[in-house]
Amino acid sequence: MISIKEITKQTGITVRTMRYYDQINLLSPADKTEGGHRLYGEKELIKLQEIQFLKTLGFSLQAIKDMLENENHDWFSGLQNQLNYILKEKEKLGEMESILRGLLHEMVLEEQIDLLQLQKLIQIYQKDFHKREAYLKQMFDQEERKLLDMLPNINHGDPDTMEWIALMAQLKQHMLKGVSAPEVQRIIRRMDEKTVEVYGDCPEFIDKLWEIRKSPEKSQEAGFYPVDQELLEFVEKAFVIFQNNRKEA
Amino acid sequence: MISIKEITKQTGITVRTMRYYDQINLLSPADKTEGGHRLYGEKELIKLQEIQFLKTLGFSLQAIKDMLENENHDWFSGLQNQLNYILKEKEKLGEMESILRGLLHEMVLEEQIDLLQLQKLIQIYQKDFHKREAYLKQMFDQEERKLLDMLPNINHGDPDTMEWIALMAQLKQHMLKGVSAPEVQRIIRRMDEKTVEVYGDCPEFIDKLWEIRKSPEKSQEAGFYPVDQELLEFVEKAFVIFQNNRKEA
DNA sequence: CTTGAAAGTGACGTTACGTCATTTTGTATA
DNA sequence: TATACAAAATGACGTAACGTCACTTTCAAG
Repeated sequence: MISIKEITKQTGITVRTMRYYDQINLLSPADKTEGGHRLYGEKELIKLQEIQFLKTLGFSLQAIKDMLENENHDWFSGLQNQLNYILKEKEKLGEMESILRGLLHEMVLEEQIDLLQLQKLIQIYQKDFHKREAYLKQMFDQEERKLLDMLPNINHGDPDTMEWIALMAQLKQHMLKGVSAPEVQRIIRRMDEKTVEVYGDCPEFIDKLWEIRKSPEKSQEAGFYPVDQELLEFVEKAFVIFQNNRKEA
Repeated sequence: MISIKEITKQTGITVRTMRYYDQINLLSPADKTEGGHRLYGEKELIKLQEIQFLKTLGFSLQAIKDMLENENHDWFSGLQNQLNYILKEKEKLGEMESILRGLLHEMVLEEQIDLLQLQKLIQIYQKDFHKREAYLKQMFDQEERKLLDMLPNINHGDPDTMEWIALMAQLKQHMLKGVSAPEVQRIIRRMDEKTVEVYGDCPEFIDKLWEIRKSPEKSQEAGFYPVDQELLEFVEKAFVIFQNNRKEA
């Protein structure tokens, strides 16, 4: 049994934090002295480490509490959701960064910067925002959602899906080399193999998938890994080459 | 002069927000009716737009207030500071993302995840980087270290790493079918291709890597992601078969 | 038994509003 | 003009994860 002071020494966590964790029933002391001083054991230290670790992943204390309390918590989904959340936040920051850089660049060109200048710049940037917003809102449709819901849990991180994504991303890297490059054709061959292995007896499903893939909006709705049009066309062309080569052989 | 309702209609900003801005003296109404209802003019609308815009850059309301109040505010420095701040935040999120990806990748390999598993993973991640660096330095020379950097690091979401993990995980699924099963051999062939693509003409390096991989202790010291022994042996055997088949062909 | 350090318990502050509950004002209609 | 109903106002509490007083009690050494 160690005192609260020992905890702060060993972990760097403040006394206040320990008391707070006790207060919200996230981590209670193993025991207390007669006078009410908190005493912690080895188990608590370990739990504290876990809490700290999960905090570095950006989870809220409430979420951490739920995770550690639920004996059969779905860690995979939990982490995936968190990853998605983090990615969204990163995207937001990315936009901020982009606008800030734009402003700073323009300010280098304009020599004098005051409120009036800024107002002009704001006008420009706000226009873009409104356009984007309008564009996105226009793309909503009820019927399309049903189709997407019928798809299996393709974004659930199973190895097959993962490889698909990995292969696509690799193709993107090799795009400059052209559809006939050996690396490209090897990847395409692997894709073909996987298509047969996984979806062999259900070609309609593949068609459906491909249709959604070809629509960026639908892909995004479905939570697919975003693939740009250029890449999709590249894949289609490379597949044609691949099939021709196979026929000749 | 327009009412608060008009403001919400035109800008989408809530009544509560307008009252709050009034309360903190960020944006006060131009006038009030006898009964105390807020009335805004064109100037206020513009200021409100500015506020909204600066908010999208991540500034706090207090900061925005200071900026708009100070007649000769140093916009350039202000924006630059904000950019730095944003970049730091992005970096933090990037680390979270990296760790999350690492965990998720490992979870694709392990099928069951519970608190005990997580504790093990936490142990690995909490290990300090210095130990790893030191260990790796002593094992590999300079040139090899360059290659080592290309080694699939489980934290990086790059396509090559993803495919490695996906292939490993798929192998695990197919283990029961034996080392000669066509699915297995196709995966092995793909692994071989990738090995050659990435590490090309340096087979000794691959041997050394493989040696570390086969020793759980060494792997852990090097900070590699954990792969169970059974799977590693399976891969080795399957590779032997693969190479024999190739010789015969 | 004293004494100073360490620990305890409230309580308030932080951000940018959301969400009641209650009261007052504005306005359209009978 | 009285009334009804919408809209606006005010005030208060809640949010997350503690930091920071202020004040009291307990612990351990001398």
